[in-house]
Amino acid sequence: MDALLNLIRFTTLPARVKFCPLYESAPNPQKTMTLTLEDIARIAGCSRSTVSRVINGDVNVSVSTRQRVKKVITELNFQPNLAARGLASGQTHILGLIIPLGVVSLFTDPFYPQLIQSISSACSQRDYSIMLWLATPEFERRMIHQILFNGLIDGVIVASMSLNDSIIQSLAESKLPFVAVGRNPNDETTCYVDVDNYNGARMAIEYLYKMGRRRIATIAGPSDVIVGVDRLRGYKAALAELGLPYDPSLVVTSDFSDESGYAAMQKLIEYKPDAVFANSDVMAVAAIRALHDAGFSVPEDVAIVGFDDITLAARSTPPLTTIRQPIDLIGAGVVNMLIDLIEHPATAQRSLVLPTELIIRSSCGEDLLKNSE
Amino acid sequence: MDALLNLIRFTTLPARVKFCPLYESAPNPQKTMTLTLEDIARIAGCSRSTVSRVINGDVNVSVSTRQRVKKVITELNFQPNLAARGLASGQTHILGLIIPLGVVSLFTDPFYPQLIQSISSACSQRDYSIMLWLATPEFERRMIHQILFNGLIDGVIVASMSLNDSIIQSLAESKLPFVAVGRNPNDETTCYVDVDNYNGARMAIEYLYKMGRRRIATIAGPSDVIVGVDRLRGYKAALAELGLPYDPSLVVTSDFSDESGYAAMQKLIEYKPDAVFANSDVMAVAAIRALHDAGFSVPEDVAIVGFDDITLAARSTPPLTTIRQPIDLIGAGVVNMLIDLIEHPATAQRSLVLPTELIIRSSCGEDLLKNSE
DNA sequence: CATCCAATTGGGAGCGCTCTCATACTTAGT
DNA sequence: ACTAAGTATGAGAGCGCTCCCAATTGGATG
Repeated sequence: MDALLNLIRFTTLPARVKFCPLYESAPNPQKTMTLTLEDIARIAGCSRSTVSRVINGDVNVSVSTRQRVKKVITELNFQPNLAARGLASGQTHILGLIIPLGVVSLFTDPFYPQLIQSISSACSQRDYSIMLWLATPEFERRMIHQILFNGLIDGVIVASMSLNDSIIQSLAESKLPFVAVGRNPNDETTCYVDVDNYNGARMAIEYLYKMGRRRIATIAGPSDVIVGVDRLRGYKAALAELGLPYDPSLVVTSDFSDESGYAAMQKLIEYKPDAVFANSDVMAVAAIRALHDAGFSVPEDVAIVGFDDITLAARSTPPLTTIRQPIDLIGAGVVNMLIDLIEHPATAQRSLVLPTELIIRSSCGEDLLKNSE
Repeated sequence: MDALLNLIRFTTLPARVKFCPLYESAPNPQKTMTLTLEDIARIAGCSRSTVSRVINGDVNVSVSTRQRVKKVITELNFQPNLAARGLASGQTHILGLIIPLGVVSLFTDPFYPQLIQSISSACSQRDYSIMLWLATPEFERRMIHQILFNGLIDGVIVASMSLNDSIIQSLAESKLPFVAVGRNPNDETTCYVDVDNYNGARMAIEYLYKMGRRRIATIAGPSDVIVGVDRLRGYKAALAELGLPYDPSLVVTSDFSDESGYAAMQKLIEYKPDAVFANSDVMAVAAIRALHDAGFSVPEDVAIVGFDDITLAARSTPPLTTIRQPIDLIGAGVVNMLIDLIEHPATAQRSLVLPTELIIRSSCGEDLLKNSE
């Protein structure tokens, strides 16, 4: 029976329409379930327009009326219908979050989950909701269309790793406000929030140098991913500054996964580095495993620095020295930038680069400056 | 106070509207971008109604008209406005996914990210979109209201671990279709998709018995979380079947985190178990670490079985024997059940329990039946 | 040739909201 | 007292869609 009620309410709404003209004066059971502005207006003794003004914070409402209306709204727990609002005003207070599941297997690395969480939390604070699309290649084009043109979304956040992503292109053509997580050097017009990968990498190499290492290798990211490119630039710049030679055999590219980190380290071993800067903590931990399996010890034989500072880093053996990304700030930054872009396009900030931080633990040897748990 | 926050939420939407009246007759940039049914109808030489029929797959359209209209829609890349659709039909094709970030720190365990991914993928296949709410306690009540009463969502998926979740309660009162991930023994009416945790646990214990272990301990989940309860029941049942005594000192509860797994194992060591069944792979790996740190070896001294079969399991040292949860099937199951519930409430299935599978690796000693990489 | 019954199609009302405009009611300035 | 400029409110016209109902068509039938 209950299920039947559900049916009536959610499948065939028009049913209600039939009754309207006939039973207009009779108590309509449908209306008891879903309140409308008109209901509130009737109860508060004013018009729909006035209720709308109160809800939207219009100043031109007398104090007494405002209080009366607010009281009714609170008592009846009224929520304005978002679809109607979106239709009438063109704004839905919904942001799209697109995460292309392309190159990297996203969910083996805790970075993305944490990013999602921080974005979600920032949205809540600004009273927006988020729609999530994990864009698998096969559905990508179709999905993008739906998102861009269905008018349900005020703006989009794209957490794309790869450069020249087709999603970014479509977005750019669409006039829908959007912000990317990670800068795109080929495209100066898109708004972005990024982390200072270049200086993060430099910091890592300088620290390894300070700890006495001279043959510093790196497990780099893919070359079509901007974070990989920037971190490699930082690596090379630091070597140059420190007067160390750049040796291509000490650079192995990878795809951020545990497996590729392990394989990369195996390849590096024959070139006998005394330190390795890995592009992610997941790979750093895999590299430590590879070294152990090959009979080397960390940090005695090889020092390791990771990137990200995921929770795993503090718990590895030995605890991992790493470059921390401020994931919470990325989430907050990207959400705030997008909302500003939607609400005040003229004055909104269009890019933001967040600082990275060196977290010293034990994977590069003991250091009195150690600043972590 | 909470209600006040609600009000604040809807404060300053306006903006765009100010421009409207002035440019009404001038070419309106908004309108050029957004096609409507009427536009398509004009171009295809028919009426709005007919276009609507074509879009919604109504059979009462002649073949020639249908083709003509479809052609125009494709050429102009027309997407019907979802807000208008939602308003007129009462259906938005949007599902809510609520993940309460309560008890457990969700994103240190890859289970939830994988679940999100599988749900997202199942939604795409059924042409639904998802809105994601990570429900932090402080925003929870307010959020729930918005979700339930804003009319933007056709149904809700709740991935709640804890029993007696207030979100489930609100949902139950709301008449909005919803499905829970994980059964709730206190509430027979809610629809759910669950995994056979009871028999999964039994399988684990029986396997340990078969491998010659007799003092089998368990790192259990929290007692207010159904998976913990079910797996503990399975553990006890298996002991009874196998004629092993139940020893409460061999049961330590935990919260699924790495830290609590490590601590639990430390506590268990003094009772000298020769096997441990951990309630999650994350904890199983932590337990192995705790054993190593205490000078024991796995599987020689203590055999370990985990639960989940996350990717980490195959890569641990030694590779972890574990009980696999079919996460993809959970996602697909929960999405399909919810959509069925929305579209055909009378005939929809209301519960689904998926089988678990024993994945034999090396953490319980060598076994000829080993069936994994 | 009139009649009937589909099969198609168009028109209209309405979903619940926002926002302009017109109206009534103030308050102040001269 | 009479206008000028607010302030507070209500009425109305949509937003772009769905769905009902009525109208039109083209056979098939009597």
